[in-house]
Amino acid sequence: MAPNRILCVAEKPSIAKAVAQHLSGGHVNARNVPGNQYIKNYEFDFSFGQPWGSCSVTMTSVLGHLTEVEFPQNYRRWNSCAPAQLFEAPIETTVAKDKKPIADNITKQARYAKALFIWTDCDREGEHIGSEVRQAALEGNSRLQVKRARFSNTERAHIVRAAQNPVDLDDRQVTAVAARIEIDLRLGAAFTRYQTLTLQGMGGDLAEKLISYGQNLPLGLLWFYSELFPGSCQFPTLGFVVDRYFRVKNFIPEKFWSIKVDQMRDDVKVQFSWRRNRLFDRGSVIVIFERCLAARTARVSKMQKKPTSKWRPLPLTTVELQKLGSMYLRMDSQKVMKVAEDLYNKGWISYPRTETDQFDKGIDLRALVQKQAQDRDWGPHAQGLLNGNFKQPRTGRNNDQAHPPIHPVNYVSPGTLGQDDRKVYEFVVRRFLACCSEDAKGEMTTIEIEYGDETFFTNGLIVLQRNYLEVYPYERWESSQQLPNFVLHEVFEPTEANVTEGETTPPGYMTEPELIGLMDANGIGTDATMAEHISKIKDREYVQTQPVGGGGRGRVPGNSVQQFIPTTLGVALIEGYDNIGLDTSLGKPFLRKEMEAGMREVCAGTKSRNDFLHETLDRYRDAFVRIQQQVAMLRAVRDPYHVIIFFV
DNA sequence: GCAAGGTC
Repeated sequence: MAPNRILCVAEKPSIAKAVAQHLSGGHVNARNVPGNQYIKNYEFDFSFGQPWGSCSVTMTSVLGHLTEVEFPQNYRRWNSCAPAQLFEAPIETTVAKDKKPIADNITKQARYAKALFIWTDCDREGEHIGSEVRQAALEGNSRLQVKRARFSNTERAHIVRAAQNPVDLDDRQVTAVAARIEIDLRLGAAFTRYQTLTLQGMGGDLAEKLISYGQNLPLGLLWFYSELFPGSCQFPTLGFVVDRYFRVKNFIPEKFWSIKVDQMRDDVKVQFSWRRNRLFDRGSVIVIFERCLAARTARVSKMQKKPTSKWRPLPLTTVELQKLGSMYLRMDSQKVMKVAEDLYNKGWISYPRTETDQFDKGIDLRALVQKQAQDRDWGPHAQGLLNGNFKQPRTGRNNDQAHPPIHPVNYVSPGTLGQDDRKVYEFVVRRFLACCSEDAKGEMTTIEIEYGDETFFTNGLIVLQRNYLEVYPYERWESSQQLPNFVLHEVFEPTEANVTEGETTPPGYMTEPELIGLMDANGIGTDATMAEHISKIKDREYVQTQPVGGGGRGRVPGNSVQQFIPTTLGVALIEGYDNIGLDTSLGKPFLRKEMEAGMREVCAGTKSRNDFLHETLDRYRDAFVRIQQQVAMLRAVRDPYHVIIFFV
């Protein structure tokens, strides 16, 4: 009987199970926890490093955050206080009702333990969840020693090392997240209540005007709409869509001119493009063109053949999965994530929420490839990798230190899966096999000619080895027409030369993959929540979606990309706040970005939690006050119509 | 009735 008891708590059941398997070597008892069907207690023996030595271990988990924040009872009714008071009102942190059995289990298990080992994800939110676990455990046993395991994947040796080299919980990260939670609650409640209540107080007969103004939202719904204000993540998301909408709408086409030179040779029409591409002044182009004609002959100034390649993709992250899913799989990002989580829960693919685009050295990629060799479609390619074509995947720049890139962990016959599951599983598998394949190889021929004072060029591509493209049909790389032979310094008289005329075209409306890219680049939401924000601005009818007409960029035949067009409501929301001259507009991503930067400073210890909290709240309070003043002014001049327009 | 972040 091991003398010391140690309690281990992970962030989610899947990690608890995996860690328990590794540490126990398979000799483990699983017990149900009353009150929650997902949580299990795993019991086994393990020898930790000094001073604990051989221990009897209980490994359990939470389900994400244990606690929630709320205003006290007397602030919860929407009319109980002025919304601005919510910037200062007290807040209470309690264990969420549905998490009570989980917290109780930890409290109980801690009672006879010497130490608590926290196994939450190694990110900021994970650190905060760890602090919630610590709180629950200390309630059962105040003398408990608290440690934290640092791990970035569930590979066996890595887990064992993490168990034997625990560190302390990082309280800076804990407080940074606590501040974030508080800020989100105060802002969300204050703005939502204020805007909704103001509208409700405007009286009924404005209803008709609104509809006549062309709202596409039924007014009855609007009055009772409780979620009118888009939050600090939804708002910038909507802002991107509206911004693009206006760039399309206000686009003024501009004429441009260019010169094309053609040469017929060996029955092939070779088209040379102008190095200067195009000019927006017709007169200049004509003058240059005439100089070319006057020269009569062109001379081959460069003749180059060089190997070229198309790189295999990077290991798959959540953001990429969502982008590519909405491009190739006819699913919106939220659906893709739902399906991916389902596949993960069934054990077919790895954890689908990850920012990591590099595989750990310890992971046995060949074994994972081997599992796919039995498939009818991609099996032969997998077998080819095992027979010598295997390449170590490229190393991306991101590592969240918690999860590996998304990859298949087990083989499942696609025929046994539902349609959506099959599409996502196939994509994950093909992407993984593509990562482990050689780059596609080709040969690029460039011919450059001097004609008058101008340079023209043409390119020809021959694809020699498709390599990864054989298993990854989502990308295209095709040979162009074969170029006839030209000789360096050769002089010839072009068959034809023309001035061409064109017009600049507007950008397309925002597509889902573009939107995800922008959110990611601007730090709006996290990999796990981006799809939710997008879905929310659709549900609340701030935007509508429609398939991209014609051949949109990055389009694969048979698949359709959705584009986002803001509704009148969506445009008005962004414009309303923009128009009153908020320089750091809520619709622009700056504020959320600053918040992100502030959190990083708190984690680095260069800013205190209090400074961060109050600076952020002050900034938003300032915006809040200006909005209130604007509305008051409109009301003072008896202009309820514009108050409504302002908001709606 | 409010937010965003975890996870099932």
